Amino acid sequence: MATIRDVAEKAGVSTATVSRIINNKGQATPETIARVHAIIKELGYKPNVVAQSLTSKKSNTIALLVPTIKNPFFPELARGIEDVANSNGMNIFLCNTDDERVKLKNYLVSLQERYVDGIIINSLTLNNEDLDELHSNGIPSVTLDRSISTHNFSSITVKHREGAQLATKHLIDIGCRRIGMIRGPEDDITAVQRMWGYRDYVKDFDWFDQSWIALGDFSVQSGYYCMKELFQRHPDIDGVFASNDLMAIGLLKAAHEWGRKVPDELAIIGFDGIDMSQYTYPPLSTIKQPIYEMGKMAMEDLLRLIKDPKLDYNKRELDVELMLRESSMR
Amino acid sequence: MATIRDVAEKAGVSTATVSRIINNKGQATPETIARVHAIIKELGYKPNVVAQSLTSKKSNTIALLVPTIKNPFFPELARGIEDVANSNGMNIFLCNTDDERVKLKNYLVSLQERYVDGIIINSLTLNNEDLDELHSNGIPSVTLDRSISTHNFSSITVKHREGAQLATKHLIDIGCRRIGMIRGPEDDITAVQRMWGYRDYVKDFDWFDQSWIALGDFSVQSGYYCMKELFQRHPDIDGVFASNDLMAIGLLKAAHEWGRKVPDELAIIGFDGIDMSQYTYPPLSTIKQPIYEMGKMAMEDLLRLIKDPKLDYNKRELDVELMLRESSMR
DNA sequence: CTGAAAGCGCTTACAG
DNA sequence: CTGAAAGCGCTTACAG
Repeated sequence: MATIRDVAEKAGVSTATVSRIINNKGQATPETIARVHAIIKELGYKPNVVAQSLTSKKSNTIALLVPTIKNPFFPELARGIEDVANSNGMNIFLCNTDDERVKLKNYLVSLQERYVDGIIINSLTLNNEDLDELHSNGIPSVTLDRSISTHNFSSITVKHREGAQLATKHLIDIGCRRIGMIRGPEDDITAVQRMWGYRDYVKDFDWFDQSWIALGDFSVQSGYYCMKELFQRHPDIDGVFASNDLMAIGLLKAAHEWGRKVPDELAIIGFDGIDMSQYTYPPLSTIKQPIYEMGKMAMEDLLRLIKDPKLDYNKRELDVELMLRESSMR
Repeated sequence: MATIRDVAEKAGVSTATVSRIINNKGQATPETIARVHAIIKELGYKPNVVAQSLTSKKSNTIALLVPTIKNPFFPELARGIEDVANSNGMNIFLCNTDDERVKLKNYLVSLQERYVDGIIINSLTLNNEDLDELHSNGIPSVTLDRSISTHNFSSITVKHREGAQLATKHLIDIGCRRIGMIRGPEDDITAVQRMWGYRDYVKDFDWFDQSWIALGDFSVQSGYYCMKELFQRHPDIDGVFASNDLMAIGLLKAAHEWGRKVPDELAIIGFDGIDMSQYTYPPLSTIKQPIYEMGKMAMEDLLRLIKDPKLDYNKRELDVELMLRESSMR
């Protein structure tokens, strides 16, 4: 591998000059610029990124921290981020935290050690101190779905509560009289908001109480078990709002096993709008988030922060959309 | 951040000594070792990994190149790799190539620049020259599902052809008389092998010809369209082998729309055994690959190669398993 | 406009 | 057993 010295010697200039030309900082004679570029091409020289990192404390790399890539929501999101990152010549570290505090911290440390230029994080266990630390170390961050928190950093989220309202209202509108919900983890802010959205619309019914809410963990499997639980508790249930699509898929399986016709005897609606939701049987109504776009925006915001660290933070809250399919059509 | 110099000064030794103690190379008095360790703890010193990379040409990081994380097969595989990597203190670069030659090459270059210690690759577009190049640059690699190729590098694959035979034979056994197949991309070796496995069992039937094979690309969507194609070409089709689960899911949707009862009028079997396959309606029979285990093995093999580069290469071919569920029960 | 020199934070022969 | 010194491949004040 050719080094900057090789280029410098062959071009008859100092390494400083080559460095300046590569990073076009400072000025240089058109002739030397041309000559250096020619040599660079001739030698196939590429700057050593590790050495660059060591001096510049930059790495041309950003990190994306997600709780799991097993929920297709995150791969879809990652694609949005990746596309923007790649077209800006940036690399991505994709990190799985399983929403475990220990793993998150480990990543945060090891990413800073590697001089990542910025971080996009979706994690329950992230707290304000973590963000402060990143900030004071000069590492810009964008959080996803953490906007509720009080921090002063850029974030993107969607209208979870409004989405849940939309879903619940829809079930009521099509004639459901006993509507259950499968919620997500208790410490998950998005799960909480979605639950409130549901409650907003059912709390005044006299049949309603806590027992209509089953506690899932956003996995397919938990959707399945939660639905069985609801069937047992409430044989008369005729509509369910699953707070993500994955759980709705598990729920569908339970409904089939229980012999409930969807949507006639049981109307179902999910949340997220992952690709898979259109391939279930019956196809799943859902609250569609602009997943890919969220990824793009997050990366764009991050790039802006990287370019100009003094930029003020920016909190975005995106709209969701009711996507009607057969699982709730009647 | 404390540096090695801070530690050295405070301990009254040279940085060389500290370095040796950290990496326990060479020898040192028990006393100095203890003292240095104490100071390290006191200062919360952690070696700068970038600086370490620059000198050692190592990074404690391996890379996993996959065609897409949108097929759940790869996230499941990644988890196996991740678990082994993490418990050995290694980081992972997860890279999406979309099976585009250009992206693959870019990654390969940029990963070498970052001194990754090893690479696990699943990619159609990877060729022997790429592997030779890695090898001559001293970067160990393990390929997944490329074993057919003639290279002399470690690889892991499963018995694709045998699996396809198992699937096809099963459909025949349960009484299917007109069996179609949805195959994967033409340049994909696994897709080709799975097709041969199917042909092995149907080629002698007088009804069989090429028109019973539809060409998909392993995506849900392509499964859907391919099935429609098969329905049009062969209204009498009564069994289908989809060469991956994702396509089988798309296929199921087409079957439902076409009003064919699964499994009674149309028996279906997929390939892979991804998590989702048990949540379809009806649950999907499939040829189960040991996905997570493949990931673990790949990482273990890679670790061995990293530790001892002179180790001989090792080609593994794992067994698959017929997983019977309702989509083919009759 | 350009170069000499110091520095980023480590590691590793070489000497003693 | 330990240290001085050179080196990994860059970047960046500082001087001219």
